[in-house]
Amino acid sequence: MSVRPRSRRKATLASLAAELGVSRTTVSNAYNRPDQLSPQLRQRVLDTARLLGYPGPDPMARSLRTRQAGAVGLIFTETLSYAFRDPAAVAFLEGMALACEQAGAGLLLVPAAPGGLPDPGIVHRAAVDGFVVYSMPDGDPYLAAVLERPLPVVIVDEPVGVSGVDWVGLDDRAACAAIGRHLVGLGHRRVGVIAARLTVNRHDGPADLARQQTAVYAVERLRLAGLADGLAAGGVRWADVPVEERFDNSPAAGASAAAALLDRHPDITAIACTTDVFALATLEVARQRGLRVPHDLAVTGFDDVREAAPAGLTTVRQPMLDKGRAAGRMLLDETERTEARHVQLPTDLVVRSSTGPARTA
Amino acid sequence: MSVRPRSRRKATLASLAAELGVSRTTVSNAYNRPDQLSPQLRQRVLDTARLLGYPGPDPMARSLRTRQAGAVGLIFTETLSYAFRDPAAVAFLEGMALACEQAGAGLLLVPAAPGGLPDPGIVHRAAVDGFVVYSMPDGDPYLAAVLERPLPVVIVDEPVGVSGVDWVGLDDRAACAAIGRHLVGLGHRRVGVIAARLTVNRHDGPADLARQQTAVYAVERLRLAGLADGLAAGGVRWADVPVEERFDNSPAAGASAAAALLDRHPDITAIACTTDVFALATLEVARQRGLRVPHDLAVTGFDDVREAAPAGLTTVRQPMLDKGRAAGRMLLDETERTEARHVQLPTDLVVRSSTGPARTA
DNA sequence: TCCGCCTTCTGAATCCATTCAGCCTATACC
DNA sequence: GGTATAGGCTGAATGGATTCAGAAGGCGGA
Repeated sequence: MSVRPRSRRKATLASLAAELGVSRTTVSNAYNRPDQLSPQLRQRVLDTARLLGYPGPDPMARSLRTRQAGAVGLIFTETLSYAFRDPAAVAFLEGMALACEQAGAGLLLVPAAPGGLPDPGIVHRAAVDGFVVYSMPDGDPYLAAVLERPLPVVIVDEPVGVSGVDWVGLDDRAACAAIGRHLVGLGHRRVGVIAARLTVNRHDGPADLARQQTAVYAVERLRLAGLADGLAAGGVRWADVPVEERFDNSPAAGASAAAALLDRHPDITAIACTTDVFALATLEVARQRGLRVPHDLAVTGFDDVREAAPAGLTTVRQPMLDKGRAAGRMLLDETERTEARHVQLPTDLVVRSSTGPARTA
Repeated sequence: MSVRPRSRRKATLASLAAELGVSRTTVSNAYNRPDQLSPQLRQRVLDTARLLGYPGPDPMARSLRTRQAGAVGLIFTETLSYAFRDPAAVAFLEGMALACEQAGAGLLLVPAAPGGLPDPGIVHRAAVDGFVVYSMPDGDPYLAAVLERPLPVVIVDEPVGVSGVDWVGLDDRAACAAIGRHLVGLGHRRVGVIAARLTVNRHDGPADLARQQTAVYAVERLRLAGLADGLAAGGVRWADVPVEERFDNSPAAGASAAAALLDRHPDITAIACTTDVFALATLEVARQRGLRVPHDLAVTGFDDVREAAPAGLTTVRQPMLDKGRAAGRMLLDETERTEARHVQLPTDLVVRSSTGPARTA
């Protein structure tokens, strides 16, 4: 069983035309505009192509000529492989895939360099008709590279406020304010927070106010600000709220953060997490410690991933699939505009059994 | 806030060279081979490029010239959006992404046409250096289109036995034979089976022997054959085993199949499913009907997805991530070969609490 | 002073297909 | 018979960059 001939192309559109004694235009039309030539001739072209092993017009040459790649690029904060581990990211991908399917466009996942240091060259080398940039920190080099290219761009979630660039995301601040109000409404006054990474460099531990100021992840910044807003409604001073930061949005990281909060602040009655992954891990830690939820500890998340409902997690639902679809459609939408678009998708506070009245200390 | 200029390119490598009074080669070298020109000149080139708004060498032109796309294509049986809903497919994708990251290659997801009828043209238009074909039925038109292109191809799982093409998959037959032996070893003699789609056209219902013969999904064919092998070891005649087929690998479909089996064959003591999704749904149906697992009903799955362990599901573990990585590496591996490669990854029967001794009727 | 080598840079062929404007021949109609 | 029309086909310009073989100039060594 020998390998298929992977030989360099033998025949080209031109050589096929020569062989047939017709013009290149005609051969091209045989593939791209069947109505432009007689069925007989077309058949003869196709037959001869098969005979000569001509695989049809070369995609790269066609792309060069037509200035169309037939694909959109997608760039992540994280390494690609991580993206597939985050349920929220997967749902987003599904939405983007849906939009691409409908448009008949390919979806090119652009990998970040795995080592440490970024290589934005990969962005310059991607043959695409536009980019969707998913949740990047302020000042990211890949994003900078994307913006250098003369292509349409849609930013999802973050960074916010990049001038002249389409954006789709949430009102993260308002959504988290609702969580804060929900908690204080239940009587919680001593609240701990588990936040995802605030900076590009790994930091696992408490994030004081100074550190919060330096956050380059806009979404996380806004979520903390929203929690502050909401808790303030109950007279809670944000400066007194312990925030535990974790670089990885993983169950293990969430568990360690929850443990740290509970150890250092045994009096807290609620933990608000900026992701469901953290919140689910926190529920597990509570269970292991024999804390009853919500009686001893209330827990909230963000995203409303699939596992949230069965776990009874109070959280903020965001339409992740719609987000992907909206981003894809926005990018693929050809209509000319003078103004950058700005789409804010709705969120809902979903109250389940993981929150309830604060225990009276 | 007006949109960024998305204008057609103003400057080209040639115009930049002309502006600078240097050759095109020199400009090209400034980007691709910094060591081939003096640092001062290189800086001057880069500065002028910025000034003229030249975004660097055009990816399509470069691809045409170098005959390299810097990306690999991935094709699914299903529409892309479905792929993200199947946990096994997501794990596979993660593995492929890992391989691509390491090689610095992009990953182009090629969408199948959403409507009904396939459009293999999308395969011919994809600018990639090779294709991974994930689990396709015999005679699939997209696969045929892939094979027409003079590019390396790796087939994952199915179809099997395509001559001269690299392949990575499992010994599905042996893996399922182990399940069959496990069940008969526990004393089960009346077993029902839930199988995934056998043909391209939707069919939801019992699949008799004749129908099983017509299956175009090789993996499903092999899994059924394996179950037959294993059950035969206990004297069970395959012709007597009811097989319930479902087109969609979804919880709802699995539940309806389980219900159908239990209704029509109330005497069965075990249900073997060819996917974990089906098996988990079957467990749920058993619960709803008040059947104790495994006492009243034993259940087995296939894949060992994340949810399998918490559910106590006896299943076959397959290294889904490794499969993706292996496929990616195989495709990206440049070394010349004369023989097509054939990689069979190991599987394990994982016995958990969903199987136990058959009840004595 | 001359030779050889290294560094820096250039010329021109090449990758492969798309597409606009237009030509020719029949057919249709009056 | 004459003219408009449609169908079928062609010529040639064009898209933008890579890369090989080699030229020109500078420098060290004998």
